[in-house]
Amino acid sequence: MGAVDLTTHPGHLARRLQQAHYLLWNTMVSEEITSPQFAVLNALVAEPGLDQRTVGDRVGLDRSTIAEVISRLGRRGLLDKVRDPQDGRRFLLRLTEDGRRAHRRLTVRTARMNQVFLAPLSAAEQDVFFDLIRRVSDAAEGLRNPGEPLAAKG
Amino acid sequence: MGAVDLTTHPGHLARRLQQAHYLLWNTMVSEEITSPQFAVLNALVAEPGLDQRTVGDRVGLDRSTIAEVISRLGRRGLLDKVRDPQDGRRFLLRLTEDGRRAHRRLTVRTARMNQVFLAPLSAAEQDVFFDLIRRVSDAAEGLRNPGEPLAAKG
DNA sequence: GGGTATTGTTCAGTGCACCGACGATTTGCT
DNA sequence: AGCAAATCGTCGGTGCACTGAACAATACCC
Repeated sequence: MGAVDLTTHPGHLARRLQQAHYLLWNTMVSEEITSPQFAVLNALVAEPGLDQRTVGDRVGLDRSTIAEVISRLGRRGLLDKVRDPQDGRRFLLRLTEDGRRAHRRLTVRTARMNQVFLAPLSAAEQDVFFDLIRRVSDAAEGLRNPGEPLAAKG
Repeated sequence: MGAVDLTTHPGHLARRLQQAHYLLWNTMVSEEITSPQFAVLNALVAEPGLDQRTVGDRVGLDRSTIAEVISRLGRRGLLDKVRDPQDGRRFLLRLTEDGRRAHRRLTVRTARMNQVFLAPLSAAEQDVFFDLIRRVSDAAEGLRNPGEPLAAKG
C-alpha cells in the first residue's frame, strides 16, 4: 500500500542508464579519463581557444563543475590555460599534443563502446532512443529560463 | 578535424537527461529530499525491515552510496536503524511516521513532475521511452557479472 | 570619467556514485 | 569445534553536479 513502481519513473531510469554507461566506459574506454572529461577534450578539438564558461555551455556543465574538470585535465597536462589578453576575466583553453593524442585514442574506443551499449536496440530503435531523450532533455532545459522566448530579445 | 558529435553518444545523452530531471525535481518536488532518497523511502514502504545492502540492490546503489543516503535519512529522523538480532552484521531499516508522511507527500509531487517531464512525448512514445532505456540499462547491467547465467546456478 | 551592472572564475558546502581495503560477524566445510 | 570463505557495514579516496557567495575585470550609461 503506497509504494510506487520506480521502473516507470524517468528520473530513476535516467540514473540507472547513466550508471550502466559509467560501468561500460570504465571497462571499455578508460579508467583515467572520464566521459565528461572526454566531452571537454572533444569541445576543444572542435573549437580551440574557448574559455571555460563556453566549454561548459558546449558540454552541459555549470561553472563550478567545469572548473574542476578543467583543473584535472590541466594537472595531467592535457590542456593549457592562458589568460585572454583581450579580456582579463577569461582563461583561454587549448589542448596540448598529449591532449589531442588522448582524444584521438578515446574517440576510437568510445565508438566501440557505444556499439556495445546500443547493441540491444535495432538501428531504427537507436534513432528513436536518441530522439526521445533529446526531446525530453531539451524541453526540461527550456523550462530553466522561462522568460527567454529564444527569438525576440527586446 | 576529429571532433565527434556528442548528441549521438548515449552516455552524453544520459547525463543530460539526468541533469534535466535533477532540475525539475528540485523545483517541483523537493529541495531537501533527493530522488535517490525518495527511492530508498519507497523501497522501505514496499518492504519494511530490509537491510542496507538489499535496499541498495532494490534502488541500484552500491554499499558506500547507500550507507551515506541512509545516514542522511536517519539524521533527519525519517528512518530507524536497528541491528538484526538474527544476524549481527545487518542493520534492519524501518521508516518512522515522519518518513511515511514524507513518502506520501512526495509521491503526489513526483507524479506531477513526471507528467511535466514526459509531456513532450505522446503516451505511446512514453512507453517506448521506458522500454528502450530499460533494455539498454538491463543489458549493460548484465555484462557486469559475465559468469552468471541467471537460470542455472550449479 | 565614474558609478553600476554584467561576466568569468573561484571557493565553500551538500549530495550522489564508484572502487578498494578493513573489521566484525556469520556460514560452510571438515 | 575450528578454520576458511563469504557477507555486511564502514572508511578513505576520487570524481561529477548543483547552489550561493565572493572577487576581479570588463562593459555600459549618464
